[in-house]
Amino acid sequence: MTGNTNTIGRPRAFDVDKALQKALEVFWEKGYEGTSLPDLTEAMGINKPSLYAAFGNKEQLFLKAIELYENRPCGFFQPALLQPTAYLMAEHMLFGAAAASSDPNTPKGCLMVQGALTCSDNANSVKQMLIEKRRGGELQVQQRLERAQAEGDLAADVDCAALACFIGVQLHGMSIQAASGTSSERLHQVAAIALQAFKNAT
Amino acid sequence: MTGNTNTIGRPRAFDVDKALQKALEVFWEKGYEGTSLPDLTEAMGINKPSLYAAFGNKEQLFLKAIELYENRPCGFFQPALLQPTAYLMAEHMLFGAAAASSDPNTPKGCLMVQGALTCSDNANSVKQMLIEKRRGGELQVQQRLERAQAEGDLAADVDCAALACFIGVQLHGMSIQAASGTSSERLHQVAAIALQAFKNAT
DNA sequence: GGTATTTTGTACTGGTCGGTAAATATATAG
DNA sequence: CTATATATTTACCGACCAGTACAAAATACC
Repeated sequence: MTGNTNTIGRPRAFDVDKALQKALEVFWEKGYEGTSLPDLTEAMGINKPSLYAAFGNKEQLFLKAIELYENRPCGFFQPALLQPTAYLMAEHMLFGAAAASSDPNTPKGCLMVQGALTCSDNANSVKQMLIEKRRGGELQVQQRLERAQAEGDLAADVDCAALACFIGVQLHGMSIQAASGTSSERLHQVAAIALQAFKNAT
Repeated sequence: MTGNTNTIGRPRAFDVDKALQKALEVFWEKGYEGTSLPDLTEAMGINKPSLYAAFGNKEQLFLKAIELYENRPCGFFQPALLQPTAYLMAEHMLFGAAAASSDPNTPKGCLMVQGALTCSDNANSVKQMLIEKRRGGELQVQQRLERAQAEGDLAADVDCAALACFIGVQLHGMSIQAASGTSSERLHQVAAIALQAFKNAT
């Protein structure tokens, strides 16, 4: 779908994956509604009909950008869930988020948060999608904690939902701070405080 | 400026303060750019020329809404700073934010965060203003902690800037969670975990 | 009453939004 | 070569954006 597999007809003059990468950066920086089509076409180096032919429309392009975001900049998330203990999971989550939110090579903050935190009525479906993505991530953390509980890695009286929400607060809160210009070092300090809190809460 | 002090001419048919309150709610819900002038005029019960005559323009109206927000929904902030100890300050901050972000009588989340977290180039001044407001709040927390240090209320080796940033992360993170639908009860649980972390970090 | 002053309602402006029609350009297939 | 298929370019579409001109309406002052 994204690759240029056609052998017939005029070939594409741009790299679809590179263009998507550029679109991701713009959406990340300006949000879904703050990004205009000229913003996108300029960054991607293509014109509007090419964009529509390759990606559908603005919303579908955003969905593809989110997908890419989950695999690359937010790529610390799934591996963190696979860590052998709840503590190591929390550690990888917190420090991974601190690093990703303040990565000097990408826009600051988290696309899942700032992509469409608020919006006009037109973009409510996008906003809702991001809400569900965030809640889905938190649920995965909760389920990982519950698994740790079943494995005896975590005390039985720990409230896994509350603890997962606490971790979510750290991830989202750090992304806001990063978007406000907080340094990577400071975020790592905060992650360390939060990790200590996690340890004490278990 | 906001009151109808004129004695001459046709009197205003609406209450400026009530209209501002309505504008605040819309901005809070949809963000600065997500809010259109029809959104505003409909909620405020007035038409555009009345809005412009009373408030200047959209950006100035937003500034007035922010001012109102700081005094009312975000009114827990300054009193928290006045608490006699750093711990009590943190307690009031965390639980005040948990309550305000999930208040059933207002939009969810924090206007300072979701008013313009990302935006188009046109609204960069608004986004920047909110960034500075957030950083200003964090600085006030930091200075309050430094005062506590000077008073012997807080150990000398505590990193006040890091701790203030940690509190900022909680406030902003909880507001994201609230905007995602997290319940007031859950946020209070998280605030309790964070308060414990604050205690252990001091 | 009449006049000055302010607000109101309506209609409009130029500009930008997301999205597309139509023509041209570049490739393969025969 | 011709025919077909796809991509690119340019120009355009209706809708909406923030903001305003203008005239009618409602008050106070005289």
